[in-house]
Parts: sequence; C-alpha cells; structure tokens
Amino acid sequence: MSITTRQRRRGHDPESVLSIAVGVFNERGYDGTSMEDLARALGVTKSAIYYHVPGKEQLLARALDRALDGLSAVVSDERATSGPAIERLEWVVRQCVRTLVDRLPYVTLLLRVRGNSVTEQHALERRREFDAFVSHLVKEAAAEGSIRPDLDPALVTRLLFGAVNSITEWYRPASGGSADELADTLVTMTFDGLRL
Amino acid sequence: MSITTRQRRRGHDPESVLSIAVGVFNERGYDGTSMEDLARALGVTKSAIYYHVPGKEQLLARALDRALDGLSAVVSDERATSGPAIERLEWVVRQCVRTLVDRLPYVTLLLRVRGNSVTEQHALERRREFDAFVSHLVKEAAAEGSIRPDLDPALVTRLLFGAVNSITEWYRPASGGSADELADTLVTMTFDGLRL
DNA sequence: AAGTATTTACCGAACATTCGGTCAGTTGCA
DNA sequence: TGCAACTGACCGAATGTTCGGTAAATACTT
Repeated sequence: MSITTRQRRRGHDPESVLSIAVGVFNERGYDGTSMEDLARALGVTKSAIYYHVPGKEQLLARALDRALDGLSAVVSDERATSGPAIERLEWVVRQCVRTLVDRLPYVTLLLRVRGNSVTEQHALERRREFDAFVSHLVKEAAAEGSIRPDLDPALVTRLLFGAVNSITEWYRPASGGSADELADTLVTMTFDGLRL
Repeated sequence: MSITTRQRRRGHDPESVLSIAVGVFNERGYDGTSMEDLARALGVTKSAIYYHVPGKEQLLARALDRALDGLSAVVSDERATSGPAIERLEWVVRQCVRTLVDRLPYVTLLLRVRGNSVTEQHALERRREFDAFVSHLVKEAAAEGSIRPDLDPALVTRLLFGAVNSITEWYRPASGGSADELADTLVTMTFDGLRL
C-alpha cells in the first residue's frame, strides 16, 4: 500500500481544514473570523490548526488560488479565444456559472476580497486579468455587430457579470437546480431578455 | 441663525464622522476597520470619535438604516403597488438603481453585511422584507404573462437584482454616467436582451 | 511476537499585539 | 470665563501565533 493511498486513520489534514475554514470565512467574513471560531468548527483547539496549516492568511491564499485557477482555466480554453465573439461570450458565461457552482465557497470568498493584505492584493490582481479578458470579449462582440449598439459594452460587461457573480450570494447546491439550468436562465435573460 | 444652519467653525460632527467612516468601512470592510483607522481618516485621535458618536457599531447601524430607508421608500411608493406587474417591476428596478447611486456607500455597506452582530441581523431582517417584495412582484409579472414562461421567476429575481446590486461593486460617480443612463442599459439588457 | 523508536495529531498555557472603549485633563474660540 | 472639541494615557478583552508537552498509532528491530 503506497503512502498516498494509505488510509488516514483519523483527524484532520490541510485539505479538510481548508474546506471547513472557507465555510466559516464565508459565514462571518474573513476578518470577522477568529482562529478560535475555526477551532470550534473543526472540533479542535486553536493550536491544533497550526499543525496542519501555517496560519490564517495561508488559508485565505490557498482558497483564493483555488477560485482563480478555475476562472483562469475558463478564459484559457480554446473556445474562449476562437470563433464569433458573441458565441465565445456565451460559452465563457456558461463556464463561469459552472465554475462558480463547482467552487462556490472559494469563489464566494474571492468576490469579497478588498485588498487588505498582500495576499488579497495579489488575488485582486489576478482577478483584474480575468475582468480585462471578458471586458475585451464584450467589446469584440459589439464590434462584430452582435450586441445592440445602444448598449455601452463596458456597462454590459459589468452588469452581465454582476448577475453571474451574484450567484455566490444566493445559490445553494441543495435546493437550487443544476449549474446548466442556472446558466440557461441567465443566458436567456441577459441575451434575449426576460420580457415575453 | 438656527442651530441646524449654524456654520460649524471647525472640526467634525456626527454626520461627517459617519460619511468618512462609511468610506473606510467600504475600503477595508467593517471588521477589517479599526477605530484607529477611522481616527486616521478623520485626522483626529481615536478618543475624539467617541465625542461625536457612541461607538463603532452605532456607526454601522446608522449607515445601514440610511440604505434600508432608501429601499423601503422604493417599495412603499404607489407606483410599486398598483398597475401591471411588469411595469411596476421596471419602475422598482429603475428606482433601485437610482437609490444605489444616490446612497452608494451606504448600500454598498448593507450588501456586505453577513449577520455577525445583532445590528447586522436586524439589517438583514429588513433587507429580507425588501427581497420578499420584489420576489413577489416578479411572480405577479409571470402570472400576468409578461415574462417568458421558460424562466423561473425566483431565479429571475435573483439574477435581475444581482445585476442591480453589482452596481455597488464597480460604479464610481465621477467617471460613470448618470443613474438614469445606467438604469436604461440595465433595463434594456435584462428586459429585452443584449443580443441584437 | 515483543519491545523500542518515531511520527501523528493534538492540548493547555503563554506570547506580544491590537482591539474597542474610558476618562481626566488641555486647548482655543466666543 | 465657559464650553465645544479634542488629546494622551490607559484598561480589559480578544487577537493570531508559538511552545512544551503528550497519548496513541505506526514503523523498525530483534
């Protein structure tokens, strides 16, 4: 039996600490969460956390990377970079919805970052790259005549991804439908309008 | 010369403390802001703040009330309660955009509240009342046949106001257009679709 | 199989620092 | 002189983190 597949007998590991910590961060906010809060949620004492992870900010950093890696993968895909802009945009929006749902707690945390520390500033920098990509994509779609000319592309980007990002504020995997159903509704409403 | 119009020779008053504090709260987050941070932004010492306001949480409470009073006014208006639902919905959306822009820092703060204290829980309770109203409004519009029947009204509510609320994340009064132009773009995109 | 060594996962106490808040006193304009 | 506006020293509590110690599980040796 290899080391990697060996069954852990009990207790926590860095992964379980991260996933529980991110849950608490999203409930109380990162700054509003104390190591005591995390310890309570993990069922151990404060000091035990430091056996598994280097500290509070490292937990944040790992969580934010997980969210940003997901979004980076979307805009790096070939389907985001070739073809008619309006089709690429629709694909990117759908993939973003899927990513938000897949990595819900991590993206939720990312979208609340304000740049209070170097860790947060680095995350904001990576997020700005993503924003620049989709902003450019909407401009291309407008230039190709696929978007109503009376709508400012920059504003459309903001509002469109405002709707997408709002998913982290209310979507709950238990009750809500699948990511694809969600994406269908979102794309229909924003691309074709909710009015009959 | 009355007390209210009397010119204050120098220094701060509860109002100026609140508006500067809310600015800092939005930059660093409420929990991430110390009274020392506020003092620095106000150009006084920490203790001087307590001459004008009772404490940190009272600042939050006053700011949240200011946002919630604005939203309450929208859904209390006669134009939100009589007429075809789809027209009431459009009016409410437009008024919300206007309110968000008018009271940008206060609403920004409100939309980030997670319920960490009694003050925050009370604000969330008032906000839920607002959400219930608009949710009901979308259902009425759907029942009147004004919304595409393939769209789930609950989802539409979430996404529509997700776009509206996102305004607090990126709108800056200096560079951005007027609230009405913003509302036009938002309503056109979500009601009629961005696709040409 | 028995005995020893090492690792894993944790606790409880303490650390320096920062927190929100208090209070007696000082300043400067009317 | 009186009072509004503020300072600076300070308090107890809470913060993130470190440290010494430890019981149990595993690995190594005979």
